Amino acid sequence: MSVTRARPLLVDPHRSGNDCAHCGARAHSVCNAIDGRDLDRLAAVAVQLSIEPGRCFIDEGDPAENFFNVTAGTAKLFKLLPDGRRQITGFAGPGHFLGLAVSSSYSFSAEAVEPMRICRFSRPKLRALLDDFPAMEKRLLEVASNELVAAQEQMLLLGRKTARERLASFLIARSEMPVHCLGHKPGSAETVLLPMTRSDIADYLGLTIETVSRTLTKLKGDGLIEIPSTDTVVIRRHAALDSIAAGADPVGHL
Amino acid sequence: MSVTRARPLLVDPHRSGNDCAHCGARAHSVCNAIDGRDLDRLAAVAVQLSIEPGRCFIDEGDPAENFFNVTAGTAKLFKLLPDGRRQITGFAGPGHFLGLAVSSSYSFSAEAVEPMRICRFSRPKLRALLDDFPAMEKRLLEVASNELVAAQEQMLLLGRKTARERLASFLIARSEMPVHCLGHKPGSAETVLLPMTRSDIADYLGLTIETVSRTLTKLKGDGLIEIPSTDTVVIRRHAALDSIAAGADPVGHL
DNA sequence: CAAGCGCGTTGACGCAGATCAAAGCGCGCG
DNA sequence: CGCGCGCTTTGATCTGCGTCAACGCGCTTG
Repeated sequence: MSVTRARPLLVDPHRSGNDCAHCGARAHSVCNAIDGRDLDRLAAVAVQLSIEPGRCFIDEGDPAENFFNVTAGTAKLFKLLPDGRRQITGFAGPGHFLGLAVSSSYSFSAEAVEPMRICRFSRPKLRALLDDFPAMEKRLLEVASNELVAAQEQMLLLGRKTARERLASFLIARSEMPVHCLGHKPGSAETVLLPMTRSDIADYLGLTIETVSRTLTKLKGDGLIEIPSTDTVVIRRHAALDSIAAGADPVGHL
Repeated sequence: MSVTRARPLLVDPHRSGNDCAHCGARAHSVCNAIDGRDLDRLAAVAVQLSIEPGRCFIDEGDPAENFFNVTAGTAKLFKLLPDGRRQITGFAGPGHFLGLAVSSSYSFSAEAVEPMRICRFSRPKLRALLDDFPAMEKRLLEVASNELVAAQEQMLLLGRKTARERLASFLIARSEMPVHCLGHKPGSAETVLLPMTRSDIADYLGLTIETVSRTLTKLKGDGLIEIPSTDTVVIRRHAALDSIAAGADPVGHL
């Protein structure tokens, strides 16, 4: 839970005339709602930033002055209770859009778990952009709707699934993630990379570090997965893991 | 968990020329994005339905052919696991919009807990309407954003709060609900009505019926609330309850 | 008004997962 | 290369909440 903050974010010095036109994440983000000839409008309001791991670039409660679009790396989004208990509500990879809130202050914090590159948009400027490009607003609605569905799925996980089912769900979800969201080459369809720590996984799944570790060890012992290294899991029996994740496997309850 | 279904929904016979113009829920729903003179367009695609308590009007997995707008009463939205475990992801009162999902099938089920009135829109027709009224799309994005914030708050509750904190949060949230969402006259600012059963509350908070009951009894014993009847709670010490809900109260953990 | 039923409350007990504690283990650094 | 540090794993124990069971209460029904 180490937090680096209160230092200015690094504005990337390598930006050229129109970065949006060459942005690898564009195809997968809301930005693809704006077509080629209007990309300079987009580039004009976007500020590119580089963020090192551990850096917190959104703080819950701060005035929500900006929107962010992740172009590389992964962030964890989380909420804290006064005594330090933490709930990670999601991980945001390339293409992910942050800061949708209507409210005037951020309702969550965001911290980089890997080196990141993000685009920052000031709210007023993005608002103006949205008024000119209704297609982008449509895309935002789609994105928000999908996140809502994912959030409901996560509520089911947090409210009703066992530790074993939570880990299975997490691994399956990671394995089904589109390649561009991961920000790295896929070793194999069944190789899942975990850039976050056990503590992050625990806070995402509503468990403790120890339970995450123990449960992964158990899944390995049951021949469902292999753990070649701390941040790599290979799914051995995808169907079985899937059935546990879905809450359909009777031993999944134990 | 009694489910009434597979019978046709009742199309309300009392509809007149332009119901939308007289709809009490309009002011609080996405429909207020369409102004007076265009309301007949809206009314033309809306079908009003009456739904009795216990009736399931959205089934998870069914083709998502319609959107719904709640105009009266309350529904519970939920997801099920194969063995019957249930997570209620929210309660939808007047003004609430349902079925945003981009996917072609519903990602959750919805069942009336009180007598309801809802407006049904076919997806293609609503899509056409949205294309003509971008203001409505904007409203939908706002609504979705707010729900996303609420969903994240609920993840914090489900993943990290104690039973006592969950009940406190639930009661506080209900007490702060705008009047139009409740669908009844407010007895007092601190009187909370609970139209849903203990089982619903438990499935919403990720607890069991027994724990909900015990915890409410405990809160009463601590002088924080009164429970004049099963479906009514009076908040006695709002600040104290609030502090427990926020996870700030040291005894809130016990 | 008695019987039946759904819902809520209360009590006794059990267990999944939290907590407390102590090793491994990989990795950067002097 | 050896040391230290952060992360992970593993073990022992504890506990909040779940499970099982009994009972109460209000409402409906015959």
